[in-house]
Amino acid sequence: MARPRQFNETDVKSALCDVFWEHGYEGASYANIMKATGLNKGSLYASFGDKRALYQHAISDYARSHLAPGVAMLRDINLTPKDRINNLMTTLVQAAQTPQGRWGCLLCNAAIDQSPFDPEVEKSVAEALSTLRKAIRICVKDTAAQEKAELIWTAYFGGHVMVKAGYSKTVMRTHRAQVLSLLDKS
Amino acid sequence: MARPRQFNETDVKSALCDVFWEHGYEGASYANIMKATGLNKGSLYASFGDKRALYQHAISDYARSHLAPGVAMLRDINLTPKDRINNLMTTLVQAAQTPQGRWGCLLCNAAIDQSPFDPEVEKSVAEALSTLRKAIRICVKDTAAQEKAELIWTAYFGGHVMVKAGYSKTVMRTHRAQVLSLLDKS
DNA sequence: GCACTTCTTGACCACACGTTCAATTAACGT
DNA sequence: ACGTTAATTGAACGTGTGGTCAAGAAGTGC
Repeated sequence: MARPRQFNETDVKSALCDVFWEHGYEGASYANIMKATGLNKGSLYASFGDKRALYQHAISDYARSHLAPGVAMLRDINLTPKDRINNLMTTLVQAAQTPQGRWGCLLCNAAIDQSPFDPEVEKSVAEALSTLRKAIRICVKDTAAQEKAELIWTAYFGGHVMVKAGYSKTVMRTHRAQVLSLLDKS
Repeated sequence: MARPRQFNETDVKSALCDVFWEHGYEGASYANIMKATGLNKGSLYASFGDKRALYQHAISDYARSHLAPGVAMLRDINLTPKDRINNLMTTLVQAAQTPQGRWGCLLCNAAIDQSPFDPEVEKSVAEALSTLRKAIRICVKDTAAQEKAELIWTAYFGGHVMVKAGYSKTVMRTHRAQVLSLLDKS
């Protein structure tokens, strides 16, 4: 063996995720990336590959650190489906008008700015979006909203667009309330 | 007077709109812009200003050429509210998996990639989004969905995210059906 | 201590970016 | 026909980009 790596791969991936999440693919320069990760270009290329590869790592890290918990939230059998959806939508309310909240959702951002141009990103994003879609479907099964799972799904990502556009917590609360009302018998 | 302009301002703005719509703000280079407009840099600067100004023109042209017709669609008193919403959602179905459809919605794209960084874009986008929001609200007033206008609104933009992510017409048809079901008495 | 292997560094590259500007062209009023 | 004024051109500029690479540093096994 020879010299071991001096960085923690998990930490670096997490930092990568943050940079691309905040700035987008093209908006994130190597200056940003080097500062966030603490590594310089050579190490990044040697360890992970080119910028597109870094972006893929960022997406998969986001799936692990943010999507997976969201899905777990939707599967929490200790809560009613309505409470689970409420938790999901509440993340949007909390994100509204906060600096980090305005980073939006990395998957949503990637869908907009990279999916049409990069088949690999398209695939990763579509898989991640479908994971959430499925989780919502399962969650609302056997509820009044079972026929509207698709709607909840798109409303969630639509909500991220609104948050990025700068809408207030108030608007997002109304939005949440309307999503939740789908789960009421009427 | 002196030498008059040799281009049609409306055509140029329309071309600008298309370039930024397809490529995004950062993705649109002057090479793209010059080719699309037929003007070269000097003329663009002299007539419209810098790149950010070009982008603003693109947004306002999009509002005129795409948002306004959509709003008009929602106000067509010859149709039932449900038919009007159907028309709106059908644009998403038609856009799915077509090249131009995958440009998405310029406002949605701008919200994601520029709103957090450019207050002027943020303002223009928020105004445009609010225009559509209001139009939906008025359209569904006096219907079973009047309490869910916000949901229809976010579902529409969420749908654009799905289209950009590459989802099929089939998915978008289901999405449309679920939005429309909000307008049924139940 | 030495040889070997890997990781790390930072200077370097070619290129594309947004922007500027002096020179040229073309229409108008007289 | 000419002078004035504005539009147009395209070369040039400085900067920042993603990407490369040879040299040095730092571990491991003998």
